[in-house]
Amino acid sequence: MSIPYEAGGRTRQKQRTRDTLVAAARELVAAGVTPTVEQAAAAAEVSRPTAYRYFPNQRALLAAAHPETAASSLLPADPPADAADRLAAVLDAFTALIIETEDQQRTMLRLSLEAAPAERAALPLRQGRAIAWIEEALEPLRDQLPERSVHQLAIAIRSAVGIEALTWLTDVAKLPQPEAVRLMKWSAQSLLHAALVGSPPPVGDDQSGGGRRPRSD
Amino acid sequence: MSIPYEAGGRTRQKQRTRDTLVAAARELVAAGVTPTVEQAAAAAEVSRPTAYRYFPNQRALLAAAHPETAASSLLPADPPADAADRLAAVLDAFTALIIETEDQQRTMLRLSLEAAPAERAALPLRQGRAIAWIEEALEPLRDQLPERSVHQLAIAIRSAVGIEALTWLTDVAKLPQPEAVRLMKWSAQSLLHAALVGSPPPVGDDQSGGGRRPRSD
DNA sequence: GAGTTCCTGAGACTGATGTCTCAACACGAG
DNA sequence: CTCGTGTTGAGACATCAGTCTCAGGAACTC
Repeated sequence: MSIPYEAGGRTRQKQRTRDTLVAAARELVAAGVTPTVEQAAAAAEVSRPTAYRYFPNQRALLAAAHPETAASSLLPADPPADAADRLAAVLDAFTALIIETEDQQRTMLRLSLEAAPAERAALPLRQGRAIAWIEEALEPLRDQLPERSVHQLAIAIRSAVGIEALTWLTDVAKLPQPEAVRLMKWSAQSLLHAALVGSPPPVGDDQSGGGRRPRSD
Repeated sequence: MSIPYEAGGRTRQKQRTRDTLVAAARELVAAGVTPTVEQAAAAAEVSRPTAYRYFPNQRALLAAAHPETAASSLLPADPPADAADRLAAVLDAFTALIIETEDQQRTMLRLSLEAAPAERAALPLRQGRAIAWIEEALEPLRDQLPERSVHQLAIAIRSAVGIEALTWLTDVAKLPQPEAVRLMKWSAQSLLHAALVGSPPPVGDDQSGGGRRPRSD
């Protein structure tokens, strides 16, 4: 009997090592570099093989090291009642957040693309907190649109204002960053507008291929 | 005098080697793998250092190896006159193209993110042909909107329907691919709709931060 | 044909990733 | 205190990226 080292026994050591490792990597990431496993291990005063004992590869370590944004809401203290105004407020905060951490966001995006499909699901990468933030902004729509449509709209909006869109707008379309941000915000508001006065976004159950053209006549 | 080996002389050999290398890499890429420089060199029956003589790194080789879509237009032979219908036709072709070559598109996206900012400009990656295709679909708008707005709208639409958006919609938002495509098309049509009945997309000269909310009242 | 120039292959080298074995050490259980 | 288990470090290894040197061969010029 006497299951040894369980919960509070020896395992505390493991947790400590892991935390040290993540903290060290996090510091390096925050400093703007993409640390080598060896660098992260050295910074944590741990050997390289040990680092690999905790993380199967560099991707996993960097993923664990990336800064969390724990904010549960991006709305101001006294949020407006109008959906468009709420969305504007959330997008101001969200785009500011993206831009502040653009390098890290790009790294996360790159890591998620490097991972094989199977691994992709396992990585805690790309958590999609933004959807909840946007849905909260769209709260007032719940009595005009079915919940599924609101959710779908939030997804559509997020896909238009994320780091992926920003990357494309600046790198490929060569827009200066402020202009790219302005365009993303315009897109987001346009989607909201279209969902209200045109056709709502297609939801999963809808097999009709709907949304080919928002009803505008 | 007598500039030796110029244009048709010895340089033909260089061109041939380079072409062989690209062709070999292209075949491997088409087969779904991301070839090692060594693999590509071997497939081209060329030594590894020679491969590096033609391409500074693996990224550059893979970039050169990626399939070109040379189509100058995605409109059908007898294009409709209505902008929304034209856009729908172009998007059908465009999304089909993206999905057919999704693996390659993801690789290209990853490569462009791996490249340092300086290198990013040099890579022939991410050529942005889609903007021209979409602008062609939007041709009928030219007598309703200024050219700059049409261009900006095409950019906004492209940023909503590309591989970046598809990746996020499927990987993070967990939409099944067909649904993701449907949502992207809805977004695109919604942007067009909003540009016509709401406010046009903000253009570079516009310093007012316009587009915060499409005029909807 | 002789000489020059260009292209290429062979091979070694550094640094990074990821894996493995083996020995040392710390800690808890008896 | 002693034994066993769990955690760690040292070091070796294979693979790949990217760089470099050096020697050989092909083709053009005269």
